[in-house]
Amino acid sequence: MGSMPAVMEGLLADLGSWKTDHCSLVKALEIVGTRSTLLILREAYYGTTRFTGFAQRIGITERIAARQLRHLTEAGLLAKRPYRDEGGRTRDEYVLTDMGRDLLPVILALMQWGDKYLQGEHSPLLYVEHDTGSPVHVELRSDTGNKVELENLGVRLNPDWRRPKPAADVGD
Amino acid sequence: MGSMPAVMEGLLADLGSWKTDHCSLVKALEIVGTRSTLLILREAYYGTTRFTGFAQRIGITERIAARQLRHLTEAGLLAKRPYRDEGGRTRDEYVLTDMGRDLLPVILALMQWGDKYLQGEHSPLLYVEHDTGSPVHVELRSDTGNKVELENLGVRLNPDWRRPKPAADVGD
DNA sequence: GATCTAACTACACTTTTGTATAGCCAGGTC
DNA sequence: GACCTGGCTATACAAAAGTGTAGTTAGATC
Repeated sequence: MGSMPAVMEGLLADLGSWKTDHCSLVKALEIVGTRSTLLILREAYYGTTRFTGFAQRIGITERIAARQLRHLTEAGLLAKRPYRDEGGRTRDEYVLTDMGRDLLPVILALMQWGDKYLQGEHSPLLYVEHDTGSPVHVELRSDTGNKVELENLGVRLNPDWRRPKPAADVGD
Repeated sequence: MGSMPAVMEGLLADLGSWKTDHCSLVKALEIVGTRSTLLILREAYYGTTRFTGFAQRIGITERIAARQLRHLTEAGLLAKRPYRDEGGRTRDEYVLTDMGRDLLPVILALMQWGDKYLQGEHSPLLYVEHDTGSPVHVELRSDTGNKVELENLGVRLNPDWRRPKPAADVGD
């Protein structure tokens, strides 16, 4: 039932003694912390590239599609690329950058969690290694090759970490 | 630059021909689609269990803490467990269920993405296999043991999938 | 130069998430 | 039985995120 948390090493063990400033999760959520941004990424993984495609397939208004596509583009997850359909003018479509691609584990982990807990017996889609057809899953592994469970996940301070210099106090 | 999307197999290849009803990602986001819910999970992984701990460490108001802790408890990710400090009354604290634990890859994947793209040279925390001290990362692997990249990720219809019967039309 | 089209903006609004301050309440101890 | 404490609610707002309908725009073709 009540499972063990991660192993908080060293000074981190006393949760009352440190703050979560500079948390990477907080920074990540500033960019992809909403429903619509994550669904746009899903669509990009599926191969959607065009404004109307995103809005229609996700089922969001064009206003939101425009706002979030701009947001993700400015943040560097998507890039605009010109295209030209025969008989049409040149326009821009949206393609994943490496930064956007690298969120795939997040989306797939959410999907598989949903598959497991929020669908009935079977889920609508399967994710496989295309080559072999063998099922794909998201895993936590260490460099030694072991799978890592929460109880054996250590969290420690990075000795190389340097606190970014605070923006110089403007005004006396 | 413009990277290839996943391999959409069979009927899925034509994005215009199908809808994303029943999408597991959508269902997952209905539960953990906000900043505060994901931060509460982070804290639960770190070992926070008490109301005040969640609110203070995350830096959210007690109102939001109460709302989202109730939400996650009702959804089954957290469970209330009575505790008793010496000299205090019995109260309830919040502990992870298996359902909550199983979101660890999502949170860790977001953190590592943030570490890579949103921190400077070094990130504040390290995630390691506690046993060995060896770094941990989130990976996509198939049952054959291979790492899977987006270009080799196949998405296909699940042949066992049955569309849930629509809620019987109440009122003609 | 009128027309078509996909990208995108404008306006008016609702819902959800969130802040800030203050106060309630149950069941322990003193 | 007064008091303390941590979980939790009340009231009043602010700020995002999101809806729905309609209109604008740029550069192709006809």
